[in-house]
This record gives sequence, C-alpha cells and structure tokens, in this order.
Amino acid sequence: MSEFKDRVIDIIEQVPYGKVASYGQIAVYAGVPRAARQVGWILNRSEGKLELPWWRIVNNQGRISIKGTEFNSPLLMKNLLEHENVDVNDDYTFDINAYRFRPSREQLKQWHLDDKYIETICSRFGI
DNA sequence: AACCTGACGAAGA
DNA sequence: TTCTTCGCCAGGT
Repeated sequence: MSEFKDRVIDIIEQVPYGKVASYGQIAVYAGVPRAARQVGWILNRSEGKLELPWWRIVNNQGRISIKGTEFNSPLLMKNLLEHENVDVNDDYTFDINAYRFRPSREQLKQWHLDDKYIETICSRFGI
C-alpha cells in the first residue's frame, strides 16, 4: 500500500495548473486500475499534511464530490479551480473532458509502467 | 472478529 | 438509462 500511495502522490503532483484528473485516472497511472477508491481515501487522509494540488482531482463524471473538512470544502475546491480558469457550474459540475489531464507517452513511461500496460492506457484515453 | 463506510468507477443486468 | 455489484483496503464501531 505504501508504494501505491507514493506513486499516487507523485502523479498527483504532476497534474498541471488548469487541468484535472479523475480518481480512477490516477489509479490507472499508479498501476492499479480499480483502486480509485483508495486514491480518494489517500487524499482524504493526507489533507492538510501534504502540499498537493488536491483540488485538481475530481470524479470521472465531472463533478466535485468532496464532502469537506476543516481544510477544504466543495466551495473552496470550486474557487481554486475557477482561479485556474476551469469553468465550474453552480451545481459543482463541469466539462471534465475539456480540462482533463492527458499525460504524454513519455510521462507515462516515467511512472514505471510496462510497455504493454502503457499501450492499454493510450488506447483507452486516446493518447 | 465481523461488519460498515468511504473525495470512486467499470461492468452487468 | 438507471440500479446493483464488486474491486480496493484503511479505519472506525
């Protein structure tokens, strides 16, 4: 779990300004396709402790789905995204595909994933 | 120990 | 299209 967590954190740090990635996307890049839930768990538990662009990680439906803690809230997340020119609707939805982070093949290779797996990802996300 | 609950999401039915 | 199931797995009760 520790290795997976390290990978998740490393990848999230690389989601650029003005872009977003889904929990499932991060899980895929970290090498465990169905661990979206763990990604959410890691973010939830690391809030306030790590310097991560946590507001750029959203659900795959294009909706802000956090509940909110003393460190964050859906509104704060919305404001941070809008500050990066991501157009978020009042109901916390937005066009995720318009802003989705699409790593290059070079970037995917950097995350120590085997070539076959990378091909699967590329075809799935159209890279 | 058993069971529940998530900042999730793909696959079936 | 909407609803359920299940993978994933740490923490709480």
